[in-house]
Amino acid sequence: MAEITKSYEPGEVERKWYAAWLEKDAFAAKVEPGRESYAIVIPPPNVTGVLTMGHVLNNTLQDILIRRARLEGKSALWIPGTDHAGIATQTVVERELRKEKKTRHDLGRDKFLEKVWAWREEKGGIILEQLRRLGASCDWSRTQFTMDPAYSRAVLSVFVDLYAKGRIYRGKRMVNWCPGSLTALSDEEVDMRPAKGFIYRVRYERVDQPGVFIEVKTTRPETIPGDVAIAVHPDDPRYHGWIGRKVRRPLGPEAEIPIIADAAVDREFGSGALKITPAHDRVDFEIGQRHKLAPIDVLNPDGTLNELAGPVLAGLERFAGRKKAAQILKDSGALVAEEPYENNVGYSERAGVPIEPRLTWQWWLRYPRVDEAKAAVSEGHIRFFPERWTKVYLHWLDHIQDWCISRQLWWGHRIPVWYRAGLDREKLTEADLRDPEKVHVSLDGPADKTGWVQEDDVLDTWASSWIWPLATLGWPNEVAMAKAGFEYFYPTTTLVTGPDIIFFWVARMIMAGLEFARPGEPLANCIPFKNVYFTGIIRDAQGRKMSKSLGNSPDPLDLIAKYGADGLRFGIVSIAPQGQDIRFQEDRIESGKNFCNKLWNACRFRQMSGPMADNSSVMAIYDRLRPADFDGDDHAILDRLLVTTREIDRCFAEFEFSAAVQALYGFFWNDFCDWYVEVSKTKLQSPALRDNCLAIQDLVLRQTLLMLHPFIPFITEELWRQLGYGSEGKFIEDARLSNASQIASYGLKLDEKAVEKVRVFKEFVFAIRQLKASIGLANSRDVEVYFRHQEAKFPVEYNLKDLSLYCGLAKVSKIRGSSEPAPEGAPAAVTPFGPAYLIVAIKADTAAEKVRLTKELETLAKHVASTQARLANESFVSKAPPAVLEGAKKQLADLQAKHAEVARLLAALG
RNA sequence: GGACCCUUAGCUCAGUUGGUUAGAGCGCUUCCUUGACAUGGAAGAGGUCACUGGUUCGAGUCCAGUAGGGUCCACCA
Repeated sequence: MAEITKSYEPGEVERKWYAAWLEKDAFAAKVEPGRESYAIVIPPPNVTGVLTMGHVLNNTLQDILIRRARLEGKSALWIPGTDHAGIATQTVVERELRKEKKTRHDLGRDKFLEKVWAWREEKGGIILEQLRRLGASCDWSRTQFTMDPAYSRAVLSVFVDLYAKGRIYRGKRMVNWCPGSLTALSDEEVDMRPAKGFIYRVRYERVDQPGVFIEVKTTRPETIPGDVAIAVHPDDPRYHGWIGRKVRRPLGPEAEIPIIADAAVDREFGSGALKITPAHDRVDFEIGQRHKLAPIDVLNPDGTLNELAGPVLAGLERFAGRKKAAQILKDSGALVAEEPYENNVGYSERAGVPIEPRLTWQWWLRYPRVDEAKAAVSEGHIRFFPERWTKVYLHWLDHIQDWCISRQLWWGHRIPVWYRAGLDREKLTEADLRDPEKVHVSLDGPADKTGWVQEDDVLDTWASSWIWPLATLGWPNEVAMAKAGFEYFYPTTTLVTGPDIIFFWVARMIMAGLEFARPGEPLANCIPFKNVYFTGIIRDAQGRKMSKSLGNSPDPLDLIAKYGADGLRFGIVSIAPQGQDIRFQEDRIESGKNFCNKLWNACRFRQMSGPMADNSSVMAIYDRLRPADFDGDDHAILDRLLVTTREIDRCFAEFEFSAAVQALYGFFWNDFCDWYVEVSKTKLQSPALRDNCLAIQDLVLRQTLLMLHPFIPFITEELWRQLGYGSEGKFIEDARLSNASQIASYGLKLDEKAVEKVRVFKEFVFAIRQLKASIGLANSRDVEVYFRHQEAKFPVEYNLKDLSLYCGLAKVSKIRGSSEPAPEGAPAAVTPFGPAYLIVAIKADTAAEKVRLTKELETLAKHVASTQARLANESFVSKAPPAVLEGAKKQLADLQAKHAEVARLLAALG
């Protein structure tokens, strides 16, 4: 066995073990009937993406769950993969093309797609390599891409199926049009942002009464050429004589438009009159429909104004057009006023430009299984962590709208619909769509494609990723499903994702699962996952979202280089409480690294302390224990190990990862290193005690490494081997983690009294250390302590040599009996064993001593008084539970005793 | 406009069903390189738990409201 080095160097250890894991297929999941399965599908990152801090958190948590499941003896499967990310990827490649002054239309569809695939081959999947650096234990042999042939067939078969069921239809409707990427977007892809601009008060002149005007307020004067009416509320007395009259459109081609009555108009807003522009506003469109008014579309797809806007505006970009329109209105006197105004404007999430409501033909999906999707969560088949997201989820499903699933892109799954050549798609009726002579819908298209033209649009990316848990397990191909272990692994166990895609992805996966997984079976068999853990969003130290444009996101690979993958993992998890956003601070990552070094050195100490014995199994170590020889510290550390194990079990059940990390940190650093390892140092000197002490250390380290392994896999794997817990060809994941009840069942009887004694003993040690520090002698060893031991009350079994060692003293002596006088004028403290006096060479500063003791006395007096007051309160005494009452009485007695002792010490100073 | 979350030490945050004197890490102060670790050890200072009421023997914790910050949803032009 090699000697453990003085400090932990992660780089080489990480490379070595990741290669070893891969070589031995350590992450390959097997179908093992009779054994519990634990499956996670990765939220597939964009194929063009690079690792961000968000990915680090998200994937570390998934890896923790997967590795823990392996240690618990489950067959664990983590499926990795990437998403083709339609708009994002197409935009990236188009940007490259633009450097050559080309557009995708210059290349044509086929050539362009070749280029995207080439890009994907070259740059895609970098992020998966980066996940390996982080230690992710995905089953890489199952890596999938949403545009893989089999996956694509699954996506298209869903379309064909839902079309056949009548859930998919084609319709000309108002959509969110992105003039940047020239495609429709779903409502979920639109961000509402407050925008500062102007609102324009414009007057329209009555045709039959020149000089009489009706005034409207609009933020979009450039759309006035698209106005087809002015609407007022039917009950608005101001306009009773107006309804049915006509006004002149003040901009664009000459036109007289009617004044109509519609209850959708808000009488309180502005003058109570609303201009109706059905082609460019959702509400206007609906009003237009009600009144059978044909829309006038004055915009081109790219957001420039077209000839219907009139010769002056035609060709202008929409915001330039707005300015120009305002100017024209002003010149003609139609503009009454222009006021600064702030309103919410929808922005394309991807392209970052304001969207346009636009009337276009699109494909729509009536969501299946909406009620079941609600029930799956509200009835607890799927549990959300934190639970509060269920409300958000249910609310969205309550108000769900049909999903616009078509995109005017090339990169994606081309919709499997073929039209008979020569058909005018603008005029297709519902009946035409169901006529197989005119429209063909199938996976592979018409047998003879001549005379047929395929739909140009592709599917929304989310219309492929919503079947991720299904298709990654081979669905719908039965051979592939058997091979992937669909029956065994579906439903998957836990999904780890951000709450920002709860609608985009989580809700839709649930509906897809319910519709397709196991038709006819109960909900619980159809859901795609049983738990959903929502992470927080990582923010910078100022609380801002991390983003590329702000440049406030550290590169995780730099952090790995600096602190090690384990340090990064430990650090990020420690600052990620459940359900709260995370404020990133690099010093937390540093303390993750420091923890690894501490762990490393504790194991190093073990190795240096004595010969390694049989560590090959937990029972082998138990056989080395000699419980009869256990002292209080042995009992105490094993007790703490048990308590910590229980706490970690609980944390995993509740998905409280940062609490788990904190519990492990506190146990290992404070209880084990700072106390047990220190007290071990005397035992290790004694041949009679040494082997038992080493066995206890081996037991504690073994359990600790197992509990830590999911969080910090590399270093624990290395130390597992170094300390002989595992042998060549085996990994730590091949071991089984004992939970708290299993440990308890091994038959170790822990002595509660011994544990309590250690607690009291520690209190003594802390009191002496504090006393020394208070006179500036924190580490000086050449001092002595005398204490008057109240043996009747505290029978102490520790020998005086141990006491002096732990307190850092030259010597400790007991004052025998009550007759022996206390050392005069010595600094003194009250300990659980009785008053203790410090004997120092230098003369103590009596005045300072008095101040110190007086302060302590005051504090004690305050606590005594408050406890007395509580006990004097009759309602407390009569109503508080007995345990609380007893506790208070004991507390009072202790405080009073201590108070009396301190008072005596103070009096002795004169 | 609606829903949800947050406000605890200088900073970032824990605090499970109400119950002794409210915790951790970092930072800060003092002391210490003794054979695991200075990526370390010992000790310490630092908090009217945002505010106002209420329930209760007892409130950081439960209830109502107020203020500030944040997120999501929503067709007011």
